[in-house]
Parts: sequence; structure tokens; C-alpha cells
Amino acid sequence: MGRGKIVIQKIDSSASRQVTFSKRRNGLLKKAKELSILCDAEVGVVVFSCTGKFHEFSSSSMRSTMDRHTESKGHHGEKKPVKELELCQREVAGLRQQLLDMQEYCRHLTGQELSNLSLKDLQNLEKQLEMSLKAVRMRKYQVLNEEIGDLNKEASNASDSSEVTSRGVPHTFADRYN
Amino acid sequence: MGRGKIVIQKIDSSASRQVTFSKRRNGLLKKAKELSILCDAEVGVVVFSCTGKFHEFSSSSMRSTMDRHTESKGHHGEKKPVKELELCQREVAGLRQQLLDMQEYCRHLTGQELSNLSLKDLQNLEKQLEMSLKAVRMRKYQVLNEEIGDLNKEASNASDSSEVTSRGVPHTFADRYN
DNA sequence: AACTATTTATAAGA
DNA sequence: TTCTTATAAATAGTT
Repeated sequence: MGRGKIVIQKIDSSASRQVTFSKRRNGLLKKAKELSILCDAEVGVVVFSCTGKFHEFSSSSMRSTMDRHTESKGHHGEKKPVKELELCQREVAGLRQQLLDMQEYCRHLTGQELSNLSLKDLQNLEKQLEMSLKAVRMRKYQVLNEEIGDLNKEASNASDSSEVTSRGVPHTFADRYN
Repeated sequence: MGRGKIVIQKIDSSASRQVTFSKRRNGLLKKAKELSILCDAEVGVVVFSCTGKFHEFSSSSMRSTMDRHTESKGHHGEKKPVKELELCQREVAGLRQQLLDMQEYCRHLTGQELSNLSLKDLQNLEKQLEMSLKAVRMRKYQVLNEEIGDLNKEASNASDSSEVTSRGVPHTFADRYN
């Protein structure tokens, strides 16, 4: 959206990079503001230029939501931000750990990083995956059957007698699934 | 920038507010990305829709952006715990969402809550689970082979000739695994 | 900083 | 939701 088309890659010239930064940063902050107003959304934007300058936008609802969150944590509205911050940081640490654990579990479920698992772990994992696969296939055939049901309905609506089934398209896949 | 000009105020119709939110949120995230690339800047964007859904963009990691934000506030005189708290709470929100996403993925991998998945999703999931199962079984047989190797070694240490293998215990399980 | 020729984003409609 | 398209808005290159 300018005199010429550009590719999105780092601008070589430091001068024009600076100019573009100024322009686009303003654009971004403006759009963030518009989004928050138009759609009644909570929006936060944080920008650092490569020269270290800092800019931000934060919708009022974002602030008030956070304030509300802060207040709700204390039984009295009189909590000190520092205490609050400590709690919050502990929460972050806890969440991080949960996330790590969950990621590890996900990796195992996707067959990654199995080398530290014991034979028993592996057997349990195998059993779990077999059950998962069974459930997924069951659901898949259910979906397929629904689609076939729709098709059959369409077909009999169109021709009054079901050509589709007489041509050998199965009514269900259930018998294929064990 | 559309068929008609609009004024920046909350959109009345919930439906079109939702549509506009979707479009403009994508636009905002795209522009944030472009800015970060073009100008080599660190950019973080956090958006909550009024329905509570969360979206974000962060050029490196939101964490490092936040760290720099915090630091820069510190350099400009005394630290502001309130500001830090806000950032911390944003991080909590982000981590919560990541955790929710990860939990959803885990549930799918364990065959739970499949009803909202499309046929294509289900097929991809099935493929993933088959690959997982293959990897887990591969690893299991590898572990079993190692244990058999150890037993054989013990046995030949004890009796000098391998009674174990001659009784028909296979040397490996590899041939059972496809 | 301004100025525009263009590109890009998007409002409205389907 | 997704696509289309007319138009508004943003902005790249220029002055």
C-alpha cells in the first residue's frame, strides 16, 4: 500500500527502516484501538523498536479487567501490588510447569521422546493409544455414516427409490469397525 | 476501507461485531508480524474477544518482550509494581490459554471430546495416532531386545553356553514389528 | 514532514 | 464461515 509493492523482510537501510517503523507502529496502535472500540474487545499491544524505544496500546477494558482480577484476588481491596505480584509470579511458575508436563505428555502421545520411558510406561502408553485410535475410528465411522445417511436421503428424495444403496454403497460402516 | 465508511464506535449488531472482530483481529496480527519483520522490532499483541477467546502474536516470545518492557520501566527510574503486575497477569492469561489448547489436544489424542472434529480432523488424528503407536511399539521392542540381550549375557556368563536362546526365546522382536 | 500513487485492508453483500 | 468486490485506509517512495 504505497508507491510500490514491498516484500516482508527486514529493511536494509537503517534510515528507511526507522521511517517505516514510525509509520507502521502508528498504524498498528491505531488499528488496535479501533478493534477494541468497534468490537468491544480487550486488546494489548507492546512494541519495541530496534533502537530500544517502547510504545504500547492497552484498551481500557484490558486495564479494568486486570484491575478487577487483581481486586478479586484479595479478600479486601487493600492488597499491596508487590504481594500481588509475588502471587502472580508464583502462578506463572505453576502454569509453566503444568504446561511443561502437558507438553511432555503430548510428546509421548505423539510418539516422541520415548527413550526415558520404562517398559511399563511404554505398555501403558501403547494401551492408551490403542484406545484412542479405537475411539477416533468409532467417531470417524459415525461421521461417515451420518454423511451417507444424508446422501441416501437426498437420493431417495430425488428418485423416490434408492439407487445409491442398490449400487452397493453400504448403509453403514459399522460392520467394518471392530 | 470497505464498501462504506464507518465511525469508530461499538458495533451494535452482535453478529457483525463478531465478523468484524475476526477480520480486524487477523489484520492486526498480520500487521504486527509485518512490523516486527520489516523493522526488526519486538512486538507483542494480545486480544480477547468479548466472548472471551484469546489470540496473540509475539515476535520472539511474549516473555522476552515483557521482560524488556519491565526492564525499560526499571531503567526509567523506579520500578512500577502495578505495571509489572499487569504484565504478569497478561502472561498468566496467555499461559492459561496455551494450557487450555494443549489440554484440548491431549484430550483428542486420548480419544476424548471428538464430537466437534471434522472428518478431516479425525482422519489426521487417526494418522497421527497410528504413527504414535508405531513409534511406541518400535521403542517397546527395542527395550525388550535390550532386556533379552542382558538375559542372554547373564545366561552365558552363568553356564558358558546360551541355554536361553536354544530354548526358543527369540533374539529379537524386530521381526514381529512391521 | 507532506504529498500521492499504489497497495492493502475491509465493509457490505452473497 | 468464506468469497467477492467496491471503496476506505495505510503506506512506499518521492519531494
